[in-house]
Amino acid sequence: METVYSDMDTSSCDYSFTHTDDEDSGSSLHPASPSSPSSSCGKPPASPTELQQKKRRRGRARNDGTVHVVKKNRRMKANDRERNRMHNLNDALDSLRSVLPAFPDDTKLTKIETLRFAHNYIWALSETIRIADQRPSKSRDPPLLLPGLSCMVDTPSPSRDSCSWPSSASSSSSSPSYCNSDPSSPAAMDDYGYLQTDVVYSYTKFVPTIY
DNA sequence: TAGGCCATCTGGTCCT
DNA sequence: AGGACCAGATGGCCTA
Repeated sequence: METVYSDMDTSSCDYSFTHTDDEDSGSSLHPASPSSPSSSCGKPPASPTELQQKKRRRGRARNDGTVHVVKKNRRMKANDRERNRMHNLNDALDSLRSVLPAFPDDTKLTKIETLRFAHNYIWALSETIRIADQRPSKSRDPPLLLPGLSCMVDTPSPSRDSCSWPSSASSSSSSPSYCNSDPSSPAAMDDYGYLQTDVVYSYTKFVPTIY
């Protein structure tokens, strides 16, 4: 039975930095080791930033006791790169959130919600353009935006609870093919070019729309 | 308190 | 060889 993570269970003082020190000493399963730098153990962690100091102690700690100093430094550099990579990824996700319709309840979209919402949003925008192109140019009918888009863009105070998609019809003749067959398709359209509630909702936890 | 979400570490794999 | 990418594992935080 593998028990290399037992230090995580016995003390909050563990962490990879602790365990790297342990790697040097070869006593990896002793979280109370005096070499442990964790702040909760009375010693500040050797982390570059305050944020890292706060979040350092998350994650799994592994101890094999055979890692050399060179490997340890390499691992630390790799951890740093990985951290930066994930931060960049999160920054990109924040940028994506910033261009998506916001909600007054100020609830931050989760990562998966952001991606799904963006997927649906792009698709809805595409549909709006397509429908607009199909309309006679002299038409004076106002709603060029899909209901969902008009809500997302124009409605002053939509919320996850108050908004909903119209859910009347069923077919989606105007939808891209992937919308009908691919389970990842963002939404289906009814005969009026409205995004259908149930379909959209199945791909987003909430429904950003009008009505 | 359970479950969801998240940040982080870690080792493996692929690429340059 | 080293960096990027990925998935698994783990603990912390928050909410219903």
